Amino acid sequence: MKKLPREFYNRKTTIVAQDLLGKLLVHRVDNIERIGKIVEVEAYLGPLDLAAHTSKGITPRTKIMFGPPGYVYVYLVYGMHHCMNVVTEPDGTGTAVLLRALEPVSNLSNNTKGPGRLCKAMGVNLSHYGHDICSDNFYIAHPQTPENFNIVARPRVGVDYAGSDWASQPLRFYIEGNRYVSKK
DNA sequence: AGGATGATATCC
DNA sequence: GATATCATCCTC
Repeated sequence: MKKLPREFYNRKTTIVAQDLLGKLLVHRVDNIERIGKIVEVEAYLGPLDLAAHTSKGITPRTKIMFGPPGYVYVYLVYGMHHCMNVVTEPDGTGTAVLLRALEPVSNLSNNTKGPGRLCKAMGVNLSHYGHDICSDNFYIAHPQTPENFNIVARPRVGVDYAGSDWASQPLRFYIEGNRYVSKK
């Protein structure tokens, strides 16, 4: 499995987001390797992006997003669902990519469509906050047989509170025609 | 269409 | 320390 190096994440967030499509998210727990292909993501562009959690500045919760790239930002939404992000760009930038949907590849349920179900299927919870995504048990890899696909860009989901300027930006990316994309 | 359910930020 | 607000999902 060819693991993505930390440098992969140390680029423009919109580039990283689109480049993550088709890659494999791997999480090994108790010698069970769960693998899912990333089919849908959203980019969050830092303090200026009113839809990003980092628009509130550095807090205990957003601290990891202001750190170096290649680490996991996990948080709880609506009291019951976890969402998983990967930090991008250099130390101090406050940017990340939200993973919204996977296509099951290995040891996953069929319920990987949507950020909450994605975390549940992969076994991700708050204990993974700050975890290194370049580590041996939790990482993202190149697929062995890459496929060609078209990328669709749409506005992000559930961020109307950010105001029309940011809410309307096409920062949600997904693989065209993939049945595991969470919304049409 | 509405409720669940808890961490977090933002007030007092 | 109280409360309003969620980058959602499930059930009705």
